[in-house]
Amino acid sequence: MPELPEVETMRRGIAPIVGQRIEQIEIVPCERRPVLVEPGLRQFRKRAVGQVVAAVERLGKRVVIRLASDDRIVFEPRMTGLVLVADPPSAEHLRFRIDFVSGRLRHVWYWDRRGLGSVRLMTARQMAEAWGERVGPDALTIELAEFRRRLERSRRPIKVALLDQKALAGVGNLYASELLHVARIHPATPCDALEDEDWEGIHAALRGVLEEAVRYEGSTLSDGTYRNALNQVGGYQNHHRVYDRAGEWCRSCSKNQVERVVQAQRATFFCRNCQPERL
DNA sequence: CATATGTCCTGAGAGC
DNA sequence: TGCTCTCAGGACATAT
Repeated sequence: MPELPEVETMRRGIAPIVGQRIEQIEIVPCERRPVLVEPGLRQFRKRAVGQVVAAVERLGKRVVIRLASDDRIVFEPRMTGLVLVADPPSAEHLRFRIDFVSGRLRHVWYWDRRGLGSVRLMTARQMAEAWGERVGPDALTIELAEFRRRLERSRRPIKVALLDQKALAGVGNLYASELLHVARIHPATPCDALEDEDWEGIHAALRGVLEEAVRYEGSTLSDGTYRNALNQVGGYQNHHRVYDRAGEWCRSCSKNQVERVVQAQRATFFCRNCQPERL
């Protein structure tokens, strides 16, 4: 599902629209219950058509197209949303389209099979009101001291705490398991039981795994949903150490089979040999 | 305040 | 074979 590496890949894929002018906005009629688009089409067009794209940014797991005015077009893919410049995987779940006057890329599409995502036109102020308090520092750039400060007093298991976007923005269920395996930390370890070298290791693994996954353009899981902006599958699923590998031999030690447990209603994968439980 | 749980949604895959 | 059921996990509302 789109986590930081997947959303960053989408962001990079549509980045060439910077400098291009929006010609038209379309909300694509869809048989399904429509995804959230705010404001309505009339207002959306009034504020966005004719505007030039100033930048393409990312806020946690959201893609943000910043316009020369104060407005931003914010895509929140949630589970199955894709931001594309190529034709989408199917016409069926197309939701939204931006047309450009000229330039290398003629369109940006928003496609969303399950429709839990959204497309919103927001001012900087609206974004700050919506997410200023809810979205923490970006997981790719957060420094060790800040990372630790934001998590170390929690009594929650480290795997669960890593998913808290208020503490740290961008980590989702897949990469939380992956990075704890690299750091050799048992996912159930309470944050407040972790020591200096643990925090250093987790922080290093956080950055290392996310950067590696960005280089591979994210993970396309067995359902095949995730695609980059060109509708191509990612490559990082071939490098997963534990995620979705329950029962398979650990790639790191070859001594144990990967285990699957449930934490906070989410699947967690780990190797008991590489990530021993603390007593 | 911190933490836990239920909800939205579709389609793949399991099981009968 | 075709039906029904469960599950996947983003963010957020509500409950404890």
